[in-house]
Formats: sequence, structure tokens, C-alpha cells
Amino acid sequence: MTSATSPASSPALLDEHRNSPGLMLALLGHEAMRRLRDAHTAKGLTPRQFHVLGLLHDRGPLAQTDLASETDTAASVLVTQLNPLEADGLVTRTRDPRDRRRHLVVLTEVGQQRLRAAAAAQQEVEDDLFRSLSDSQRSQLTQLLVLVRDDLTDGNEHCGTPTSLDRKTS
Amino acid sequence: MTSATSPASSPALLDEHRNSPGLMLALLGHEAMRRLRDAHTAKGLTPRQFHVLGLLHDRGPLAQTDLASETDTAASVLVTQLNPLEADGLVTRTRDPRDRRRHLVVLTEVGQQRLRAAAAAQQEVEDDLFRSLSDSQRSQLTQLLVLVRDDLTDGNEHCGTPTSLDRKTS
DNA sequence: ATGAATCGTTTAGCAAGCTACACGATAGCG
DNA sequence: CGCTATCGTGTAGCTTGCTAAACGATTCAT
Repeated sequence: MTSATSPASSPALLDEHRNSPGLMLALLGHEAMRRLRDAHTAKGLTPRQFHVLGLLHDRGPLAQTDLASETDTAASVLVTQLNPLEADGLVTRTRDPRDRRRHLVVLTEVGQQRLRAAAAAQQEVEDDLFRSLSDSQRSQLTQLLVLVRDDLTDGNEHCGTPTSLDRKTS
Repeated sequence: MTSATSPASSPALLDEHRNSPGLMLALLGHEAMRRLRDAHTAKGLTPRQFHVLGLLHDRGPLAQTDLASETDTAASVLVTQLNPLEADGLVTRTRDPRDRRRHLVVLTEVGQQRLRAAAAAQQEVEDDLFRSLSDSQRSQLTQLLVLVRDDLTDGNEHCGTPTSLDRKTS
């Protein structure tokens, strides 16, 4: 009988991990994503669609290939995101006169409105998420997250991290 | 050279949101979860299984109902997590003499070893995630995340947030 | 003009995670 | 004794998000 009812040997592993930044980041991030997603779907958009609209807003008309690479989605997936957008008139697809294989995706007026509405909803969610923080705490958190993200994306995009990045399968 | 076809009206929405704490939290959390998950599966555990083992470690033998409620999983799901654990000898199921309907789930020696190994791997992942932060920055981040989490779980478990919690179906 | 490559699209299929329901075994109440 | 509730289990099905492969249309090099 190893340890019937006595967690004798080692100190509480779980409680120690409960406040570990990694786990909290993962868990809170999950909750945050859930809420953001809900905010967007309430406006009739998937997160990906929001991302696409944002890209079009900031960069002007783009071909689908560009959108696909920017948003890191397979072309075949992107199509399924664009179809409802076009059907709802948030976006138009017109053939690129220079290269008639391409579809230029253009953000419409209605699309801009929806984008703004969704962005506002997202802002609300965010304010609610961090309502427990003071302004300075919130910007502190932002700064720290920026540091972590920039480090990670650097490691990702430059070469690959020494430790254990490019793990695809298995 | 702003843009090809004039996103004239409003300022860059996307770039503004790129550094928003909510989005970063969601994205980084996603990445963190992916890495933690990978660390655990490399040790042959699902995150849930890790959670279960941790609970057993800290609280001693538990009945499945207790495990289910603690980990917030349906009983029928818990079973599918426990089966491989028992098959691998990380855990034993014995009938509770007091209530022979119950199965007392006990963490074995091997289970403890696996748990510790997985915990170590998780620690590694975490150190890698936050390698860009100094010690004080890291504990700052931890503190801020604790604040946010405690506020959120309070709102969740006490009553329900005023804004928009209990959204089940839509 | 012909063949190879590219862009967009469609469809089929997979995988993870979950819910819902039915079932056998046990407990406990009257 | 029966009736009802609980615990653990298995199974069937759904959803979401993805990958892979095939295809028509177009471009481009030769």
C-alpha cells in the first residue's frame, strides 16, 4: 500500500501550481478567448472573420492568398470564412484586372460598420475582464504581455526556438 | 504610403488592438495551453489526467464523483480519462467498503512518479515561456494574473456577473 | 500553342472534446 | 420486500476546426 490516505512524501504539487503564471496564463487566456469569441459571434462574426475584416480595414483590398498567409489559414478554410461575409455584404470579391485568377477582397461600408461594432464589443469584454485592475496595473500587465509575446514571436519567426518549437505531429 | 485604396475614415483598428491586453491574453494563453498540453502528452498524460493525478496527490484517494465535480467534468468523461490511467498502473480503483457503489481512486507510486515528471516538464515549459522576463517582472505578472483570476472566479462562483455571465446557449 | 504553375473553390474525412442516454450494481427508505 | 436514487460505465452522436485532395479558371514561360 503505497500511500493509502497519506500524501506524505512531497509537498502539495497542485496548490503550488495553481498560482503558476504559465497555468494562469493558459486558463485565463482560455476564458478571455471564450468571451471575445462570444462578443464577436454576438455580432455575427467568427474571430477569424473579425481578423480578416480588420486586415482589410488597415491594409485596403487584398487577394485571398495574401489574406490566407497573413491570417495563417489554409486557403480552403479562408473561403468558408469569406463566403458568409460576402453573402452578408460585408465584403465584395472582384477579379483583379491585373491577374484575373485573383479575387480582390474589398471591405464595404457595411463591413466597416460591423467591424467597428465588433471592435466595440471586444473593448467591452476587455474592460470587464480587467475591471479588477487599476489603470497603471493594466498597462503594467500589457507591457509584460508585450514582452512575452514579442520574445515568443521572435523565436518563432526568426529561426525556431532552441528548446522545443516546431512540434507538429506526435 | 499608407494604403492602396484608401482606408481613409478611421485609424488603424487592427494595429490598435494588436497590443490590447485582452487579445494578447487570449493569444498567449492559447500558445501557453498548447505548450503545456504538449509537455503533458509527451509524458503520456492529457491535461485532465494531469489535473486528476494532482488532485489525488494533494487530497488522497477520492471517489469518482468527487473527482468529477472537482475537475468540472461529466462523470462519463472522467471514466474515459481514468481507464488508461488504471491500465497504465498510475491509479487503482477499489470499491469503497463504506459505500460499495463508489470506486476509490488511489494514486500509485508509479502514478506519483509520472505526476512529478509531468510537473517538471510543465515547469520547463513555463520557464521557457517567460524567459524574456526578469524575476521581478515574472512575479509582477503572476500577481496581476492572480488579481484578474480571483476577480473572475469570484464573479463566477458567487452569484454571476452583472454584465453577461451565464450564457449557455444563444 | 502547349504544358506547368497559381488562385480560388468545393468536398470529404479526420480528430478532439463534449453531451445525452441507457444500463448494471449498489444503497437506503418505507 | 419493493421503489427510488446514486455511482460508475459504455456508447452513440454532435460540434468545431482542421487537412487533403480534386477541380475549373487563369496565367506564364517556352
